[in-house]
Amino acid sequence: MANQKSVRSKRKTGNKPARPRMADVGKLAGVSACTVSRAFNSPETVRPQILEKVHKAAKELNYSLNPAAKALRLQQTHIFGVIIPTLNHAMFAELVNSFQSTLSESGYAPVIITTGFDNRNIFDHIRAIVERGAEGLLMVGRVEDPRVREFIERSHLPVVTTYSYLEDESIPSIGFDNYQSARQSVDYLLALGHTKIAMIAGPSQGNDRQQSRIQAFRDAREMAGIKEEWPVVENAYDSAYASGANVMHSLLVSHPDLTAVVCSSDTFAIGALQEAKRMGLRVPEDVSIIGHDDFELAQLLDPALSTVKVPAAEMGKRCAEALLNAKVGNNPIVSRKLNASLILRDSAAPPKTKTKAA
Amino acid sequence: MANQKSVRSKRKTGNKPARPRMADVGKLAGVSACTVSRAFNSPETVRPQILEKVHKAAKELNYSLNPAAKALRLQQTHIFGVIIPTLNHAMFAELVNSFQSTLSESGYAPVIITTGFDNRNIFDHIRAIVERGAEGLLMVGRVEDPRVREFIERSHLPVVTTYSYLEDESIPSIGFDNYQSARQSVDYLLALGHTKIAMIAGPSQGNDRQQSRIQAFRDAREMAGIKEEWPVVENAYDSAYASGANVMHSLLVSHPDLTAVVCSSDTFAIGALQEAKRMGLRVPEDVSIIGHDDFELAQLLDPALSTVKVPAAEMGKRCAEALLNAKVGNNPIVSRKLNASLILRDSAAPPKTKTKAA
DNA sequence: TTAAAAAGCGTAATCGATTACGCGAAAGTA
DNA sequence: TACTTTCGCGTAATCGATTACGCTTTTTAA
Repeated sequence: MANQKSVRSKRKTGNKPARPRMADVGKLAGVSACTVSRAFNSPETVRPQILEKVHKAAKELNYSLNPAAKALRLQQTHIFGVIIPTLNHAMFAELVNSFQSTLSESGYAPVIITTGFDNRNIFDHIRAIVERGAEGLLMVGRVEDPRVREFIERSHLPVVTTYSYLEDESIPSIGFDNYQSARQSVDYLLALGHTKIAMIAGPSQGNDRQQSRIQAFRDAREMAGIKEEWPVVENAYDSAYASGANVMHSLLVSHPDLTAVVCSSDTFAIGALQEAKRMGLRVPEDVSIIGHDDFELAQLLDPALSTVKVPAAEMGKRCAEALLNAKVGNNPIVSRKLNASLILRDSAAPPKTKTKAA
Repeated sequence: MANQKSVRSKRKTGNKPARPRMADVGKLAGVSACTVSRAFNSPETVRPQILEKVHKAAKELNYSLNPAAKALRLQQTHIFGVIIPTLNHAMFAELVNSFQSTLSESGYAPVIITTGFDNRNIFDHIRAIVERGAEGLLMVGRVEDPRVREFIERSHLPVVTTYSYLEDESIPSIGFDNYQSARQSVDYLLALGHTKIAMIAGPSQGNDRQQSRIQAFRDAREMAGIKEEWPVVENAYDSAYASGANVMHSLLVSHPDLTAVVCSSDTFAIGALQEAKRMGLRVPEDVSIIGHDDFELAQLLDPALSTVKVPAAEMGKRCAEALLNAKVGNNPIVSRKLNASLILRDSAAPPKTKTKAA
């Protein structure tokens, strides 16, 4: 007891004023710390008269709960971890925004770490976020690192990956089929009569989404019986509008017979579209362009961009719900395939029959 | 001791396997919990032989630190709170992205809460985020709620507001002068000879950024000696491209003599630009448009958009640094005025001299 | 009025990691 | 060999909130 007291006095002699604890509130209100706790957590078990005293004392001391102590005792932080490539892309920003909103309705909040599309340190990121108290995890795409799989398995934390729907994975995923989403676009162009198509993709290294889309692009060509390879250009997402434009420029110069371009993101598509117009080409008469993501802007462009609508907000919401259900209801997270469908607008049309015209 | 043991056994008989603690790692390695702690935090004080045993045991048990216990003992969470209108807007997403990146270099991470531009519950948001362990706070714009001011003052937490630079505030701010940024645009249009200008703004209710810009717009008119009011249309940021287009349409219909439009965001400006073109008007010959924010897309538009470049990434970075410095170096946060300058491109030009032409 | 039941509150143990203090062993000195 | 210093490790207190348990007081029942 004497020891306790000396420690207290030490607290007060420090340069910074010690944050008040429940015991301090209690002392001021003439009750024990335990009663203060009850006053906040189960006020119906405390006499109204005392309740009032406690509240008054708490206000006077500007008391606020010590989150660490509560978390330690209750083993809960009400935090989920989010590991995501970037927030600097409308798609991911919308996803996280929706994830956060849904979480907050249940008193949870996300802690966010961005990888910059570089998954090499993902294991460290996960450790860092778990050691920060995350009760569950949201990640993007397929996770290759075996250490991560083992860590997740042994930690018994609810984890969900999003963006890609991966049915063969041990980690549940809530997303769409990236192979199909790209395949739709290419098949549509093939059906329109295009035989010479290019693809502007993101970096595929360690990125299952891009890999799937590129694979879909190549498969579509093969299944259409077209021998000649189609160009695939991978480039980074930084300044994606500009690089979309740059790539489009090079493509049109190096492959003058190109009649269509499939883009892995609307950022690329918008850049490509501007560049095509700048070069005096008409879209879709001279070249067709199909995007991916369905940015809000897509429908306002001239011509309006045909693109694949990706359920960004829905993914964020469903992932949040899944994690929440895993926590409160102890329900296992089940994978879920969401829809991503091609929106036909005005940027794709049948190719000019150049051979006949020439 | 017996009590302790029974509790342990209880842990193991529970349905969920108990997370291992340092004591468990120690038991397996044949040392005490204290030595395990040292093995991680000051390995030079532990014999290499024991160090190895501890690491092996930790790996075998898949041990990871209990963040709450550590936070309680050390009084630190390595978390900063972010309270921001939305992530669904490129400007804020970029700001947060940069904030997060900078933080992560020092082992910190942000917990994010979005307000949806509604500051009425900001006090509750702050409490929630502080009770989640935030060691500091980043907020956007001026905070009106007196409860918030008092809470911040008494909590002794480092807090910084961003986006707006507010020199008369008790809470330090790192941002730009929203009055000036808007004023630049309007003055520029006035200098070009425009006398009939409209403004498309965001909701100004409880939003000092919009209020400042609208004020600048009105002041500029008055100081130019123009009697007639200029229209100001406030509208929400949701589907901002489309609403920019809608508002532009109404404006052009209701005010056919309009020669220029100042927008409070590039989202509005881009929508407005598209709509103007769709209505058969030439930009800037028939109508000038100036945006705000300088989205990457702005320079790719046709015509390239003249707009105010806002230092989003810089704000995020500097706020992170300021909070970090306040934590580790105990340096007070000082307000800082950043630059936001008008970028002249091709969407604004002198008005057609209608009177003479007519 | 007396006994039983219920309500209100306090004591003390607990969550898990950290660290001041101290003990014993090893290394160094005379 | 005997003594001092250094090193390595364990014991126990600590951070602050929660809660099982039990004691006291009030209410209800008889």
